[in-house]
Amino acid sequence: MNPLKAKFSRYVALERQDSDLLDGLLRADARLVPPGGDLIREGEPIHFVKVITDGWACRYKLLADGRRQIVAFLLPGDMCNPDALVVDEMDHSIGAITEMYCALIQPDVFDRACLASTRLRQAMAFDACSMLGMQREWTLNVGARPALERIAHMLCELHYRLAAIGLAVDGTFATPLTQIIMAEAAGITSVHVNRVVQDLRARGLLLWHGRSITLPDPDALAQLCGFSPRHLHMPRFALPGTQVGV
Amino acid sequence: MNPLKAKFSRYVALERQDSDLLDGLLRADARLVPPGGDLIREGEPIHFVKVITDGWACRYKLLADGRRQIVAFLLPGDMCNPDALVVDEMDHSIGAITEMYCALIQPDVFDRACLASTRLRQAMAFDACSMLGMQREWTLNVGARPALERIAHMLCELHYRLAAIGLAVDGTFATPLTQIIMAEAAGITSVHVNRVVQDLRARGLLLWHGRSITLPDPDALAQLCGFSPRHLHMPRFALPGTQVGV
DNA sequence: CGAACCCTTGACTTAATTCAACAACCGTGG
DNA sequence: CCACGGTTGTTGAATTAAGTCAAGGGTTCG
Repeated sequence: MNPLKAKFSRYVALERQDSDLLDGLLRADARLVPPGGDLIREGEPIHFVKVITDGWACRYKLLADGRRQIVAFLLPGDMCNPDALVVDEMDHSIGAITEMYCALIQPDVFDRACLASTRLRQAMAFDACSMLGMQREWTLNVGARPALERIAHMLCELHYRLAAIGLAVDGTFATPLTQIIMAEAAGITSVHVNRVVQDLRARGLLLWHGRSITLPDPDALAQLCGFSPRHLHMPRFALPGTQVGV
Repeated sequence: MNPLKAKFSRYVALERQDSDLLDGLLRADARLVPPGGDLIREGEPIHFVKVITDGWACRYKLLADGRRQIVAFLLPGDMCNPDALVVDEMDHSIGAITEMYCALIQPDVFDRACLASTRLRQAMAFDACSMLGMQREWTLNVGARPALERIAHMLCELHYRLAAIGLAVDGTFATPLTQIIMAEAAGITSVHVNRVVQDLRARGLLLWHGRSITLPDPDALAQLCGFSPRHLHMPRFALPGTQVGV
């Protein structure tokens, strides 16, 4: 299923015409990026709205000493540059974690499609709120939570987002994440991520071998780190088996 | 001067009619909030778009143990809920740092004003990018930079934003910040903020007594922490006497 | 002039980093 | 099929940035 439609249907009730519009958008040129490659780099001009149709990517920034901080994960259905019409150049980079497929859409075409439907416009607005909300929550996460809760929170959020687009079932999802990538995202070292992961395993809250992650008790994990899906602004989606916390 | 106009004029070239529209918006109901009070709290429904006309506020979230993390500062000309039309309830709180004045605008009135002018719509889009860019940079800041650079970066950003609306001149600006507030924003303790502030003073990069902050050498401070104004997306504003970094 | 705040300082503790080594895993090519 | 090199995961010991606790000194404001 078209992952953009899957996500948007969590914001608003899509009708036939909206569905057709979204399908039309994703029939645009596609692009393939190898793992580790960049979809776009800081400072570059923006030519397209890119919609991820398959694969995981991340927004990141490089520091003077070469370290990088990942500031967001991009999953299927996420857009790289919904603001392509106004922004001249990227203030951050977007890197492919897996091999990536994305649709390249002309900014003006994208804009016209959004304006053609009230519901699409609304879904776009929801998505913008969702991105902002996530970014604020991420700021809180790295700013205030200790490592254990920080990793737990990232896992809860990924689980929720993946479940919303049908890529997580019964607390299990496929993932290309490594402990190194988690470290860059959480702002701690990979050595420490390793110790935290083992702690979570010992508590029976995490199964993570290779490319598969299972959260045996999502509620308990959410409780541990104070995760609530509120900041994701998906009024039409409640994670099965998970409390929609306070 | 209308601070909303001041900021928007950094994004696009406003024309007479845009100016009139913005003035009209700010003639709406005003509200006064005492220092330490909340403009709105997490979980509450959103009734108005609020534009800050005077005073400083902050977006924050509370943790289970009572600590709070400030995730953004709001200055005159900033909007509390530009997304009032779609979002049902707040995913964070907004607290007044100083005594605050803000204009209360009906969401639909606000929306109509924006749609009435291409340039206003563009300025709103720029502002949204600016907020997102700041939030990403803040995530990077608390996630990856050591305390000294972290505080330095916050000072650089505040200086730039205040200069953009005419509230900072020659590296000096009035501020209601305390070291405690800085600590909540930077995700470190106030004791440590104090040590960092003294370090910056010793390096000749910061004068901060009471309600006034001076950055004697903004370029050097920006260099120290790798600050660049790119993420603020103000194409029509370069800080006088400061390099517009890489 | 007293009472909140806020700033400052020192001694001690702790969470997380660093460094280093090694084990497990992966895809690739011989 | 196995050998290989590179990446990722794991562990331990030493180090460090930042936190905690506690006390005292300044400001500001009613």
